[in-house]
Amino acid sequence: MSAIQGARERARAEVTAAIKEEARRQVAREGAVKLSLRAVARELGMVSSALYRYFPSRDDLLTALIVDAYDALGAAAEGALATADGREPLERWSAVCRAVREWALAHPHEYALIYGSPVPGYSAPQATVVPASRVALALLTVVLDAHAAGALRAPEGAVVPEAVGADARALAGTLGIELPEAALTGFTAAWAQLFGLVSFEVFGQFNKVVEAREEFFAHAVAALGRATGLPWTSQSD
Amino acid sequence: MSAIQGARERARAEVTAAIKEEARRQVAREGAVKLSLRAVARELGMVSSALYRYFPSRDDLLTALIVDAYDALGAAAEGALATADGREPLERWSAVCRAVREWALAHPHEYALIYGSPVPGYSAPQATVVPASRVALALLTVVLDAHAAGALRAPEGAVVPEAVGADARALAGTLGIELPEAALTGFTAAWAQLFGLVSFEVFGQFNKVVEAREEFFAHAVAALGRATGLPWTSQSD
DNA sequence: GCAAAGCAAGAGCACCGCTCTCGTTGTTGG
DNA sequence: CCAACAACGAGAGCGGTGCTCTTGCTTTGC
Repeated sequence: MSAIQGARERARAEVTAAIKEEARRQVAREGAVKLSLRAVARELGMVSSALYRYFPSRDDLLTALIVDAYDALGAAAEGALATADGREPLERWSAVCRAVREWALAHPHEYALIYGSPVPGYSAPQATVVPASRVALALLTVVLDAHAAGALRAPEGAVVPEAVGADARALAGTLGIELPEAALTGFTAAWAQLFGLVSFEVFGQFNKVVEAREEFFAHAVAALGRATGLPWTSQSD
Repeated sequence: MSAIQGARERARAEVTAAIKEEARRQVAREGAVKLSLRAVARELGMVSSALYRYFPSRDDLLTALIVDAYDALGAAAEGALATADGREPLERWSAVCRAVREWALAHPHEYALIYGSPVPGYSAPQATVVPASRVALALLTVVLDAHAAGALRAPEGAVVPEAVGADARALAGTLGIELPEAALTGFTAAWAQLFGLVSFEVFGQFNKVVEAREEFFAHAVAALGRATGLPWTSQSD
């Protein structure tokens, strides 16, 4: 990022990073509930009160971890998008979804941190909204590209209610994109539904119900992409 | 249930209920993380150690609340199903979904308790699986009735992968129901996706994205029902 | 070179989950 | 009927938590 000026600032950056790293390790091992400032300080060989020079409270440390988790998941999604560049829309869509699922399964506690119950306050801190949008934007890219190529089918089904269409227009304006109301509305629903599939698997709701998890997910996600209007060849799944 | 024998057992049942009630109040107000045995005991005018005569640990108290929450949500879903009896399949489907959403919005912390990050251990205690299935069974009833009436459309899209179909057959066997593999697979996905929609709204992921929450939900849920194969008239939404 | 700011350390506060002991009280079998 | 027993409430206490405040030391900037 920016050049580090003196030894003090460098030390501060390093200690801050070390705290976050140890905290992330604890969250990954035991979950956010078990994260303890004292344990982090102990592991780092400092006294607990010293840690408050770097994070004003436990919730602030957790918020930093939340931002990092959003960024890591977003990077995974964007990486999958880049790797699937040039392929069919539905394949790109599925690739991003698969990356989300795999990251979630590899980091269940960090996934729970961002898509489980919000643990500090009720409204997410402002700092989290940009990193949080990265997955959605990766998915949206697929839809936008398909639309630009004239390959996006109009979603079947009922007409979009006026208030919902207004939301879609406002959102399109905010993002500076061009997409039919129905398509953007359907995409928003698919975005939320994707995380329903992932959360149910990560949180154990599919126990004794779905065993072939990966195949089920691929199948469901492909259907989700088709419902969003992405074109498909007869064999794609 | 069973007749209460002596004064002691009656007292025990009453104290147990009072503890759960106060604990539920605390969870509803501050969330599961803030639930404190000592605070519950204090509020009930007893000493904290006495509470351990009724619940062996904090996690056991939480588990009891989880079971109650599943039951309350299940009852809401079943109530909606009963109220919508005799109406069109898609209306019944939407009614159950709406009941789930409304319960979740009315009891966000209790919803987070059951569909957010699992807070005690990783695998849900055995006692939770039956109450947890009530919502799914209410939704499934709609699909089964439509199928029995010959009104269920075959889901379009790719063929169901073999392993996924095997899961569907096994599940149909366990439940003692008759439903085509593709339909049951699609239903399972829709079930998870429904909770994606609800969780995103309850957990604040729709902030600054969807404002017309109720209309959006109704629209998305109707599409979900149609994707599952429920028949629809041109005007239903 | 010195004042100001940043920092680590320690003591301490109020709270937590949980355990153990000790009288008391309701239950029950002889 | 009453003695043995089991369940119970109260209290003290242990090790842990988040967080604050004070006390010196060190680095920084004028």
